[in-house]
Amino acid sequence: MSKAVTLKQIAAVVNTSVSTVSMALSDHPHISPVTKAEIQKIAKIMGYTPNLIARKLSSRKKRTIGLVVPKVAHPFFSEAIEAIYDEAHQRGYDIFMMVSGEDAALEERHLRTLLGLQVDGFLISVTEKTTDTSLFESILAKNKKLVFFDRIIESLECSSVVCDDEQGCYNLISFALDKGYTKIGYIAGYSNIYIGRERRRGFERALKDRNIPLNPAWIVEGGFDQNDGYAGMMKLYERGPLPQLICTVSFAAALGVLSALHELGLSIPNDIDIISFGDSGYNPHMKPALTAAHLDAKEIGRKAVELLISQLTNTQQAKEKIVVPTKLMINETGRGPA
Amino acid sequence: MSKAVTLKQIAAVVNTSVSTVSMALSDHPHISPVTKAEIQKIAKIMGYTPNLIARKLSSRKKRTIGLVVPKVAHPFFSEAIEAIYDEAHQRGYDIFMMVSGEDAALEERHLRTLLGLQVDGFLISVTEKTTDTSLFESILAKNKKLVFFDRIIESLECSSVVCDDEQGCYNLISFALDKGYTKIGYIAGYSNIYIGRERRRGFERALKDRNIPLNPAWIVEGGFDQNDGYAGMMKLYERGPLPQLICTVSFAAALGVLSALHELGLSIPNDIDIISFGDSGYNPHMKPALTAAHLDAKEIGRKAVELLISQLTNTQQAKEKIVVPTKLMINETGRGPA
DNA sequence: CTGAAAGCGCTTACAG
DNA sequence: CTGAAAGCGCTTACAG
Repeated sequence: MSKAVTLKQIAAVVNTSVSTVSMALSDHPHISPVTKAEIQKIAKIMGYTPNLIARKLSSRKKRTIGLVVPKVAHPFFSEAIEAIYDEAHQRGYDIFMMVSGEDAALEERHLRTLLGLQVDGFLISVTEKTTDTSLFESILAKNKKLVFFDRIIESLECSSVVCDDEQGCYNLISFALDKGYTKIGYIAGYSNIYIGRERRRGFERALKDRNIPLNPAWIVEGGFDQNDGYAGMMKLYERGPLPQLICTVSFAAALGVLSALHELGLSIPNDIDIISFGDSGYNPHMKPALTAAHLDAKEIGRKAVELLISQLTNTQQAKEKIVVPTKLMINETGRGPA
Repeated sequence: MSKAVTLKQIAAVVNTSVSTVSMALSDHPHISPVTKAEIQKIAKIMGYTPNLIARKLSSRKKRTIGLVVPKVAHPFFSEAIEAIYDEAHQRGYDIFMMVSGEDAALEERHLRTLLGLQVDGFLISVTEKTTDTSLFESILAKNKKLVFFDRIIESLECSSVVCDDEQGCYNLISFALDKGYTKIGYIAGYSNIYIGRERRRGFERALKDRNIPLNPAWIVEGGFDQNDGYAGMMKLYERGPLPQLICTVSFAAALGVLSALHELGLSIPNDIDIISFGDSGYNPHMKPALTAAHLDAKEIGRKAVELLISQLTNTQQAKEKIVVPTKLMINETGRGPA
């Protein structure tokens, strides 16, 4: 294991001091161009790689953001993560990402690790089960910046970036209502988490605006995943008379519903129709392509980075909430009862 | 900004030394249970979070793996990344991930950053354009461990995890040949990168084994992405008489081909049929669901972590190549000419 | 069982 | 323009 070359070694070769080498390599104005050039040349020849760990320890600024997400292999998160990495890199920040796997205890451990890694700020999308906000509060108390995105916690005194969950779902349902549907079911996520609660509110408001009574039997709570969608659809089926159309709280849930419908031998749109909050690049190729509210994951990710960095650089900063509008994508479904 | 609690502060409160506090918190056997208990209690009360940067600098072991991938929002990589994080965490390692965005220069910078961050080893899937292997060689020369996965570089003296690209593609094409197809086109990636080269070799071998002549006009090189698939299909169309079936080098490319076919007004399987190397969870819901070679991204990710960690812990270790077999998923396409 | 000291590799005032 | 020194917050032999 050939040990890494250090400033000390370079100093020995060039016959100067560690501090001079350090300053020369960071292009500090106090060093003469000649010395600078020589040191930089030698450093290159020796294959010097700065020890970033040591640098982070001794210097104040880290330019590092901690990112905590519940999952990666997911239409929304994979895109948001990619955009976050890209945007942060453009702005000269590194990202330390941790994956909680929808496990609140693990999320907490990751947060502590990131804290220990001395990140300047955090970008967070919480797990489905996160209820204890005390760690977030204590991070805030340490004056570290937190920006939540998508899965936010409203009660906290920090900024966030979301899509227009309530309005977007309202628009989606309104589209179906305009097309003549009156019996609409809803596969909800969990209402204890922000996006679940807001989207459901949008669904309910759309019905209310048209004086269509809510049928509780047509609403199933239970998660945002494919299996949750599957289970939800099965539950709906068991409960008896089905609605004409089902709206799902997420694209993943919609996939689960599609599988369930296939298994039940129900066809779209004759037996039942379906629309979804959220979609993916695969949607246009699907059977059927779903009418859906499209979330701009990349934009949400980018805005989150932008917001966090602005809070990091500008000292004074109020709680801010950025809402990225969803876009109604009209595809093959939700186009009205036969 | 309430400064973070340090060992020094705890030592002051408990009236002992920094070294004792350090040892007590890491449960070192040299410290008496009584002292240990008290220190741990006080540390908790004071809200101590160890400075991992300082710890990494002073201790030899980091238990950190650098991960470099070309992208995140991608059916293979998003799954592989998730599995890598999970497996590494299970084994007590942290992951520092960087995203190269298919940019070889950026990939190199990320590698240097990771090196500076003192990671123990690297997990890498190179960009489409990576040709210069000198940095990898110099990393190897520093006796750092490297494990490549999926997009590997064969010439390097290090271990790798791949799927059976050649055999898998051979099997996929053989399936179509068995079904009676004789005119088969191929949307290839780039042959300068491992997976592109191997998959193409499998395609060619399958034809050769049946004495079916290769028609160069039916092979298009140009990348692994959706737009590459689209462009490839368009090129094929311009070239004149189409093959009966097209095989794509990736699922993303298949999506591009589907878009192109739609635009060209060609229907599947009447006008042309399609099969794909690689699929995704969305495939079963697609129109049509593609017959495809399924790569086990999670397994590849897990094996890569396992292999790297074994190289990190066992000193002596030879170059090893793990091949995770693909699985032929027979769906609606590739089932034979009408 | 506990503590003083050196050291990890850097940066950053401060002298000169 | 250059260098000696202190310090970042920890760990780890080494004394005692």
